[in-house]
Amino acid sequence: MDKVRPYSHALDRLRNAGLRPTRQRLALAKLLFDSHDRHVTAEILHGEALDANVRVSLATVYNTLHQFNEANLLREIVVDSGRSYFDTNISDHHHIFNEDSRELMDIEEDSIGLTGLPAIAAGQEVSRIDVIVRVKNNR
Amino acid sequence: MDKVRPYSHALDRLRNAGLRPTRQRLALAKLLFDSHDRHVTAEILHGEALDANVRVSLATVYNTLHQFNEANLLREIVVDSGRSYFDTNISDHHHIFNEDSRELMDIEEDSIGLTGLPAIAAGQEVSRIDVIVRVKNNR
DNA sequence: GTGTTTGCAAAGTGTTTGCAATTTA
DNA sequence: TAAATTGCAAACACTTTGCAAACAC
Repeated sequence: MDKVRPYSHALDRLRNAGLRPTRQRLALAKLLFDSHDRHVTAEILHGEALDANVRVSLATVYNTLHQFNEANLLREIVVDSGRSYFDTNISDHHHIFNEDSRELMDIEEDSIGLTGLPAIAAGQEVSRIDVIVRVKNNR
Repeated sequence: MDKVRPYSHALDRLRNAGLRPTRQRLALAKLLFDSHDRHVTAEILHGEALDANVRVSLATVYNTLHQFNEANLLREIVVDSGRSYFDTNISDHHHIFNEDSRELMDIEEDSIGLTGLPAIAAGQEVSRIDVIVRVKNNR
């Protein structure tokens, strides 16, 4: 089995993305990528960083999330007007969103099939198709 | 037999929804429901009201949109983090969203088919499934 | 050293709220 | 008249920005 090297993993990701591996970016990358299929908001990630004794400002968390999104290390998901979610799973897949807990979860890749998609107007192209199964707690 | 009115008037809609037909609500209902498949933000609707010489505050537009949403006269659509869209088409259907123009359009009802939907956890129920085809302009 | 990144606080955007004044029934 | 609704401005939540100080190379 391959050895897991979390620290250099984060370092490699940043290097490959052309992002300077600063203390803050390394720490956030570690928090994000050391486990799989994470769905965070800026505030959640900032809280986790503080809990891990990483001194980082909320502004830097926002900047970093957007840089990671640009660099295709993350995917921004719009499910909730007023806050942005970032998904560490960048493969093609869809989501379940619990409107009560505001928890966002992946749906296993390739499990959903779509038919009857509309023709796209000339001069446009599909950038992404999102399926969001919105659930709520009953009773 | 004059019981079915093919074109629901704004007044009837408000009465059926149990909403007092105030000057503002009537005017907004007219703007919204006199044509079909409209997708508005609060700001757009407010602008249209002002253009039509209807004196109404932005706060009232927000309140009214939410009341209409509660009353099932409208459907709120989340496609853009940071602003809410309201769709006058309340039947089951999906959307195309142009990320450049931020224009939201209906996909004809029943044209999209979905297979392989996930099982829902106990204690939860599906409140809605949204398919959003995100497009951008190519150059 | 030089250019990049950070943190802070301030500003910005979209939305909601408290409350007195107004309107509706 | 009583209750509902409105408009205003202030509050709010989330996000972005300007810029001086700190940092990476």
